[in-house]
Amino acid sequence: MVGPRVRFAPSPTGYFHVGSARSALFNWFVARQSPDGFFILRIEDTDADRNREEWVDGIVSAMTWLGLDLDAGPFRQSDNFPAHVAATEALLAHGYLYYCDCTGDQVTERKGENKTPGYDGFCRDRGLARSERTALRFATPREGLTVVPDLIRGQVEFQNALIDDFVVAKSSGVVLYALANVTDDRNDRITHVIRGEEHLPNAPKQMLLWSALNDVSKQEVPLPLYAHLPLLVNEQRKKLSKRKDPVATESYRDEGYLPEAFVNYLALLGWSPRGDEEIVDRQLLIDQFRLEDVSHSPAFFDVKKLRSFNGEYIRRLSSEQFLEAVGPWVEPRDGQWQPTDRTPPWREEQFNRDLFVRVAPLVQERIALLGEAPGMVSFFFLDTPDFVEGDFDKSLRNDPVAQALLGVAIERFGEIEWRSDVLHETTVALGEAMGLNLRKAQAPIRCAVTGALIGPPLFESLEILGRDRTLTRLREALARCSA
RNA sequence: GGUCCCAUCGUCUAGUGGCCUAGGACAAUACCCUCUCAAGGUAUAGGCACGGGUUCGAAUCCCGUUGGGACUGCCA
Repeated sequence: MVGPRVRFAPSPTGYFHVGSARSALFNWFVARQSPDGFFILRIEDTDADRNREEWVDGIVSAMTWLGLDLDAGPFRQSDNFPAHVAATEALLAHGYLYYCDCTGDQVTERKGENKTPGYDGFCRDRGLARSERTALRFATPREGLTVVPDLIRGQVEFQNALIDDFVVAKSSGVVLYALANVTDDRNDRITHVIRGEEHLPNAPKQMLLWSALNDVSKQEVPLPLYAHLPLLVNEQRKKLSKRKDPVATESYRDEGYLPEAFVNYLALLGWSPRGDEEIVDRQLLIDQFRLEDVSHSPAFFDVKKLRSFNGEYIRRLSSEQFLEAVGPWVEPRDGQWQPTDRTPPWREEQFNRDLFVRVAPLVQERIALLGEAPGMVSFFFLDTPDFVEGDFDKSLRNDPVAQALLGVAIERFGEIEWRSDVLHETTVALGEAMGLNLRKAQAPIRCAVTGALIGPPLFESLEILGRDRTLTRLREALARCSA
């Protein structure tokens, strides 16, 4: 018994589409749930227009980030060109293919008059010879039914008569997707073709091609099983668009999503684990995943839920793991992966690792994205905090009582023991003396020291910041009020 | 237009003829906790597109309607 052999076959683009990521993931699940499962990455780069070296690297690194390890590859479809040509020649010799010199305009022109969809088979019996302007078309059977065995949708029927004679090789000789893909899948002995639903209309064509290839090669390679995954859509219920929707997996990584959270969320798009718990580990995903259980309807990629998952995953990290994970955002290092366009707001020499280690736990439970960490701790490292003007006006500039409180705080903070609990008590007392509850009393201090009214717990922060820097900031804030 | 796919809370889904006065998660709302913000806790609101069948019984099966989507390239 041979285990499932699956492949992820993206066409190279400048980024790794989240829909591709999900397809890759579901393929990987199928491969990993059998001891002898086999997962291949094949870059479908036959279209010369979109074929760049770095794009392949992008796909590989995104998959590595997601932890989708390969058993073979990455392979390039273009490397198999000789096999594709051999396939067309064999098919041509056995009458499965014919040359056509119709231009796109001519095909369109004849469309109205014909009941056949797409190309009308005009050249099928013209006996054209090869030339630099003839494409090769597949002579689709005029009758019969092709039934796609789809693990998700069941038996999907297509009338052969309604499938047009599609182009298999361009006049330039380049073999197109439909055939190249089938040729490679046969060579790789692929058992399950798992891909997006947009490929469902291709399936009958490819099955026809597969059978034809079996015939001409006298080699009976078993047809694969298909699984067409529901599309990922936007709030308009349209297929995720690269122009309007945030679809680049890399940008999610840059924002600080954890790969485990991303994988967990992706798995839930069109599928769900047993029971009421949605946050589950990778092994459980692998163990429980079944193509047969994948839903049939399109799924909206909900960044809000993804974000919530990510926050949960961040909170579940140990302190050490968290420190390791936020590293790239707070302390980027050469030779290590760094998020693009996300350098910390402080200069490298201003960063203090020991200090960060102390505040990290306070940050860990407050952020949903690793990329939010720098903004939350920048006041520790900047000489002057980055003031949110609205907060400053509200809590200090327009509030004489608050300014008075700051004045008293400067005195008292100079003489007490520098510990968060003492700072806490002192602030309570300070506030009481002026008729303010702690909620009110801490606000001006917080804003003076951190620059904003929201942030990590104040008294722990002050303890970590230190007495000198705290007092300096309180004085500067007071001065700033009259500036 | 043609072919094909799809249809449970706003969103992702559980549900495969009786366990459903439809469960969970995210989002929302309220309250509790609280030095801000989060986190956490509790609670509330919110759905089987519609119409016919089949059946003792339908969210679940069948048909139709409506609605949405994909494909329709010498792209993949």
